[in-house]
Amino acid sequence: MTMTVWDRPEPTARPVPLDRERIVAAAIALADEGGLEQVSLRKVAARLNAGPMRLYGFISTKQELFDLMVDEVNAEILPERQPGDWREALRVLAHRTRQAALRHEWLADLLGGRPSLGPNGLAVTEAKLAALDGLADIDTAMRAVETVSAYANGAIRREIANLRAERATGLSKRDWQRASGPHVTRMLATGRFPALSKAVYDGTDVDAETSFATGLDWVLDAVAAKLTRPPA
Amino acid sequence: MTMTVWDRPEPTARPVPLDRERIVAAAIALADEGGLEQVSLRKVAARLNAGPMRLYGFISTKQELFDLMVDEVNAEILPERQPGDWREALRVLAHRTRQAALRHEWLADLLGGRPSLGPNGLAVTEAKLAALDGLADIDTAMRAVETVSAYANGAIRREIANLRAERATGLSKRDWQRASGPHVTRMLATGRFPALSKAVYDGTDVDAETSFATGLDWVLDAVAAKLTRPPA
DNA sequence: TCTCATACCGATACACTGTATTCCTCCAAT
DNA sequence: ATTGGAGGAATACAGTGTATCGGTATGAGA
Repeated sequence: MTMTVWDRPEPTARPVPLDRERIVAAAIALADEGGLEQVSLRKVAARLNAGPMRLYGFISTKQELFDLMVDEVNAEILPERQPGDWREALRVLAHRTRQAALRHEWLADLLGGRPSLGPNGLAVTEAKLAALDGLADIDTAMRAVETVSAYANGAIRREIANLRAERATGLSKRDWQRASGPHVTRMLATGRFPALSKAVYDGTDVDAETSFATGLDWVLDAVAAKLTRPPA
Repeated sequence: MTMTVWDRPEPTARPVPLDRERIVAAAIALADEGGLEQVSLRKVAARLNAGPMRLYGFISTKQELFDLMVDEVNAEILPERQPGDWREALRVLAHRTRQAALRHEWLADLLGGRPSLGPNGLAVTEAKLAALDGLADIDTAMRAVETVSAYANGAIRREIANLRAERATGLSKRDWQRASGPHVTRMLATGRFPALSKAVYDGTDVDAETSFATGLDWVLDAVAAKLTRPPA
């Protein structure tokens, strides 16, 4: 004869199982919604029905949570299959980094802030280096990878910074610089910045993606020029 | 008949006069000593013998204080005299930015984080654009300036990030990657990162400055190649 | 099956943050 | 002399990252 419900004690409410994956996912969701500054250990924990201190079993500092978040995004950056051409490979990786930053704007705040030594971060670096394998000596390959990455990170950060500024003022970059940004307009009117004025008023504005792509191509051209030397 | 000291009331202790310059100087001093996260409005105000709320007469948000700090450092970056050669001009500006970041490591955290629209920030951009004046159409000049700046910012951020990591572990970059960084060593030992392993073990490590300079030269080469077109 | 040790989770606590609001004091003009 | 008004200081608030502590449920050993 089975015991009735009343006889059986209610199973003690076990705390929700936790792991880094869940924690990072919650943190990323929070950051996607409201930016990096919306990520607090309390809020992350709350999303997981846990107390804040619980997280310290999985990370020992908030920075480490950020590191995990970046590594997670690095997984999105790695393409499924690597193109054969070194140039195409590096281009694709740069573009995928940019796209990831557009999906997760907070990535721009973290990009290049600390070395990415997580598994996916290493895998991305590996992919970049592998693309140049056999085409140059190792030192040249490293310089090439670092140069392209430096460009990409810098360009992405600037793009996101501008995007946020535009969003904050509600103006397109051009209108903002040309007409409505009172401060900039006033400064340009002083005549102390002739080249800058010319650029702002006479320059044609291209969309961010082409701008990124063009600069990237220039850098890749530079790399190509150094690869002509015999490999090691 | 003059009144005695006892008759005259002691002049009321007027609060210390304040201005943005003093505020920014105090904030920069704090940041130089302990990093950006040591800059709090309370501490800045305390250095000036003022209450925290006093600062809000000069800035309306902490971000604005950061903006002012960056603009102040931009003044250090501007060289007294501009070299005639465009390439030398851009090179010098990039190197001066790097040196400023080495003097004020916190600059790396802010570099590229927001558009620099302060007077000195605009002056730096003006100097970069002016260097290319007459050598290319405006659009090419802008692209060139943005590309070089993106590289410089990205490279500087990475350099500072590595520097901090080395300092935190007390190991030189090489030792850290090669032998002592247990995690990296273990990962490399898995064989999943052949190109990276080769780079770490067989690559010769160059000092940060030459690394920066080399990449910069590559990018400048790329720019030079685009300047051959007739100017506008 | 009972007991004990132990791992771990939640609560509490602390020092500190950026910023809004309130209050008071001092100065200038009526 | 009185009154406005400006502006600095104090207070207040809602939040932060993280250390510490106390209880409890779980698994091991008897």
